[in-house]
Amino acid sequence: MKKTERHLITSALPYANGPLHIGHLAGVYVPSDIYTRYLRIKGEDVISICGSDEHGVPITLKARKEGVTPQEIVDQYHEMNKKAFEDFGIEFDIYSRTSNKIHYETASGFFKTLYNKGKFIEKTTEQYYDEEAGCFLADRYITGTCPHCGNEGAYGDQCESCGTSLNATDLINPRSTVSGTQPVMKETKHWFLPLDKYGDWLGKWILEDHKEWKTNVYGQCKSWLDQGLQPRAVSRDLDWGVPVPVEDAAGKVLYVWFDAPIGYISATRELTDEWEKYWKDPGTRMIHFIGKDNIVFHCIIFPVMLKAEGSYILPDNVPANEFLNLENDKISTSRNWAVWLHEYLEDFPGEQDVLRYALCASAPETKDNDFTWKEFQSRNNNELVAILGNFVNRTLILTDKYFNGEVPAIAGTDEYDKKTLSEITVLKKKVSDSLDAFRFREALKEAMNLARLGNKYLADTEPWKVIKTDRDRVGTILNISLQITANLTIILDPFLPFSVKKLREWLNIDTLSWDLAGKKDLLKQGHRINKPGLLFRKIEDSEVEYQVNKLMITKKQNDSPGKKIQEAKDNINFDDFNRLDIRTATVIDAVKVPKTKKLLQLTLNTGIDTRTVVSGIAEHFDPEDIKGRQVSVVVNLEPRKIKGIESQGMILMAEENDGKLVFVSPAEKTSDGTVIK
RNA sequence: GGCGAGAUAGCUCAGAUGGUUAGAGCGCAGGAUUCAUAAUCCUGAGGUCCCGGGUUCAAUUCCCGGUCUCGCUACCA
Repeated sequence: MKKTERHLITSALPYANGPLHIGHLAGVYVPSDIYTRYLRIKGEDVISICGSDEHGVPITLKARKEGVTPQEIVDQYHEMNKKAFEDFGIEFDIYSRTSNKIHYETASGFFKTLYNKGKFIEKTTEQYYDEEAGCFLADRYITGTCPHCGNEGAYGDQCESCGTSLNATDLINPRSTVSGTQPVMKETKHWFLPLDKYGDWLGKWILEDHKEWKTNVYGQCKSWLDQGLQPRAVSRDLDWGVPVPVEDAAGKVLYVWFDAPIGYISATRELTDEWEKYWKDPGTRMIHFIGKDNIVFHCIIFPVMLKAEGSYILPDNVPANEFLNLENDKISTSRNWAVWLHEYLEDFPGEQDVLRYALCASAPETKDNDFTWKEFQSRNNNELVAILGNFVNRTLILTDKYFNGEVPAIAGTDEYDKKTLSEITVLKKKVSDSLDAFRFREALKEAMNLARLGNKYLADTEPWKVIKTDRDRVGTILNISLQITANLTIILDPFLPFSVKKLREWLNIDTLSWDLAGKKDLLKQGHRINKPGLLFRKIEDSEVEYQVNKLMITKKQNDSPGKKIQEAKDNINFDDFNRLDIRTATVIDAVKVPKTKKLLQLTLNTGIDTRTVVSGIAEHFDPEDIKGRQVSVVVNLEPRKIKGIESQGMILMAEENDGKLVFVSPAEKTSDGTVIK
């Protein structure tokens, strides 16, 4: 077993096309920050790395839509997210970005090394290029005439009419759907990372050597490995990203998934000249904190990249979390269904720890979890205020009241005192063990048990009664209570950094290292403590209602058809319209298409004939319920094979913003085959 | 449909390489208490451990099948 000399903690690079929300925090950044702070207070050599992931197509699309450059988009969100992390107390040693120079150098260099070592497969293909838009076109962005059936509207990947799958180069008279112009053929070369060659190695490394990985991670990896890996392109035809650093690669950039994890390396280089120590010395223990959507990149692809390069170490563990839901619904940036970090920081100033606590206490460690404002409130009021804040408050107030803010002497301990004190060490060990195993929920619970221990100790020893008869005994009791409080500043430090800082100021002490936790004399007799305040305040119902209300408004907006109406499409002429043949028809039979989730096979009486239509509505309608129903159907649409069934037409449906489907039917029953115009 | 993960107290979750009474926190009920932000402390009620089979002396735990939830994936003319 190698010896751990230092730790390299990475947290998934957030994509710089939107603000951060509680899902990001609970899944990745709160755990990674807790872990990093834990290692720090233990005195370990540790660096925590993160930054913005700023390349990739979604950012270019967003930029185009807003009429700005991609750089402007990423500048905006990089600054915003960087600040939000800082304000929230996520202590990265560096929060870098993939659009800066050092990343370009690092990523290029990494690519070149693999290139020179012959680790890539090169494939040159001819692809259509849109000269007006200045980009290569993916197959589905090209239409033209099908060489088999003469259909003029065939797509570059498939002809709807005859169902044959095509290459874009097969099309006669091709058109770009981006600009409408005729694309030209251009040679384009791409590089592939042959993951398949690493299957055996990965199998041993993960399935045999890392059985300790979380079951969700291990299972996902096993699934990928069992299915067999395929070579993956590492380059793309795009003008936003790190240019491919070889000749003949104009207009090509590194594919984001290749580019982004290298961002960890670039960020480390930016941070320290000694970066190689962290990335190449086997004494380094590297941990990737990610969400479950990132498992394949961090457990399969990035390790293959590092292995292929040859001089890098591999991750020791990849503690991926599941997803966090919000008030019973999936968090969604586009639907604005989220608690945004920057908004929380405004609504709850100075209360970072409350959110940190709530997110850690119900983190989606083993399965998706639900965040509700009600739970947030009760975590705060019943746990932070009532257990932790209250214990600290009682201890400090009593010390102030009976001993004028001076740590009293121990006048002799009885069995119960000793048992209570020894319990501190037991709890410390439990917290350590849980954190070492990335079980943050459990660790937090054990840490809170120290405050519970304190409350129980006070309740059992009753200093407010004893003070009438035995002042020395009260001194002992409060000394012990104060030692527990001092221990809390250590054990809770990784979880609640802001509150612990306050607590240290009240106790008039510096940061104490983890090793000291469990000691009974952290505060010496005669040490003066400062006037305390309240560690946490109660969160009122009205505040929770306000937040829930905010979400309800979002929900209403999402549901209301008035908002987010799609813009009208370009005008067509009457002839265009006239070419459509829409009829009323009755559903005679409906069955689910086997082996699919969404597809129903409908048999329709269209008046003209009886025909089969396949429709993607199985998630919304029960086959039995729609039999006999009258619908509107486009009867002259080119037939298309779906899952081997020929679909002869299309049922008209109205789709709400939330995806709900409604049949478009005649308001009164008509005979089948009636023309709709 | 394929693959992965999950299903245990009202809620959020632990847990057992199979073995007498299945645990914790919150919530709830009763009691004690007043130093404390009506906080705390004690006691208690609450569970066919998703369903059906199988293996076994014994299954909630292992195996097989099914149902439901989440994610990835295919299908949505």
